[in-house]
Amino acid sequence: MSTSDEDRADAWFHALADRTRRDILRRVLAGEHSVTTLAQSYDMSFAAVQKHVAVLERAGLLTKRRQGREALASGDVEAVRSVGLMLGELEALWRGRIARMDELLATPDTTPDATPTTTHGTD
Amino acid sequence: MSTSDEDRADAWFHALADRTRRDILRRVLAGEHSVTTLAQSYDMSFAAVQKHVAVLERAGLLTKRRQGREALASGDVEAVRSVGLMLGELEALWRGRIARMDELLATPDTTPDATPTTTHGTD
DNA sequence: ACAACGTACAACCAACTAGTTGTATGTTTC
DNA sequence: GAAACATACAACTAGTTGGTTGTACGTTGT
Repeated sequence: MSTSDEDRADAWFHALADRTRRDILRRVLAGEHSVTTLAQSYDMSFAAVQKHVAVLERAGLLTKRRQGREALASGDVEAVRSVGLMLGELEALWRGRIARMDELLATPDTTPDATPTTTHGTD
Repeated sequence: MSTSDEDRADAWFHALADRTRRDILRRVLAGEHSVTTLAQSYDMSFAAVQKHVAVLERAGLLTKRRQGREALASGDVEAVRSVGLMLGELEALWRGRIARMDELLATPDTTPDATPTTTHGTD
């Protein structure tokens, strides 16, 4: 079972929880950029940006290819989709709750056990 | 606008970057739970779980209503959708890149202007 | 009234994070 | 070969996080 889905999700959301990293991800999704090119866009040291890129890479949200002395970073849209999918699963759980509520309301005589007068009805 | 979208996104993704919090969110999306009920599901102190719930609440992913001495927590599916929407915007950026590549390939002699490297705003 | 329950919060601690500077390594260019 | 460039990583610091225990306060049940 390797590293669980939860481990990957930890890495995904942690990587996305920083606005600089989100901005980097936007740029590299829109097109390939070298690390120095990216670094020039932010008011911090090159090393700091390089670390952000490394976090995104470790999370699988970005890939790098080497071209000469440059490292060209590219966003991985499949990973982004996977994150979106996980959010979708959360929504499905919520829909399950609604479905259960509907079911409860739709079957007035199939009530499991009689809980006569609900004692919490006073607005 | 004091709290920017980026601030909210920071809170969202940070809240989601912990597996205990994601699990709590799953439970409260599927149905209301008191904090003690939630706490009994995890191998940690009540206070720890209470803090996780507070983080989710501050991020707007969960709401609490008071019923007597209990605090009943409920997941906010709209917030979850907002997070998903943000992921969708990232995907749109990626599609923009593809569209640009298509355009480039489709117009071999209509080379626009010489903008070899995408010039970003030099902040 | 009082004991038990459910919640909230403060204080503390170990681990981690986001930034820094400095150094090392490979790659162009002259 | 030497200088300039692009990257990678180590070491350090300040602030944050995830956990703990302890305390305080409102609510419920006897």
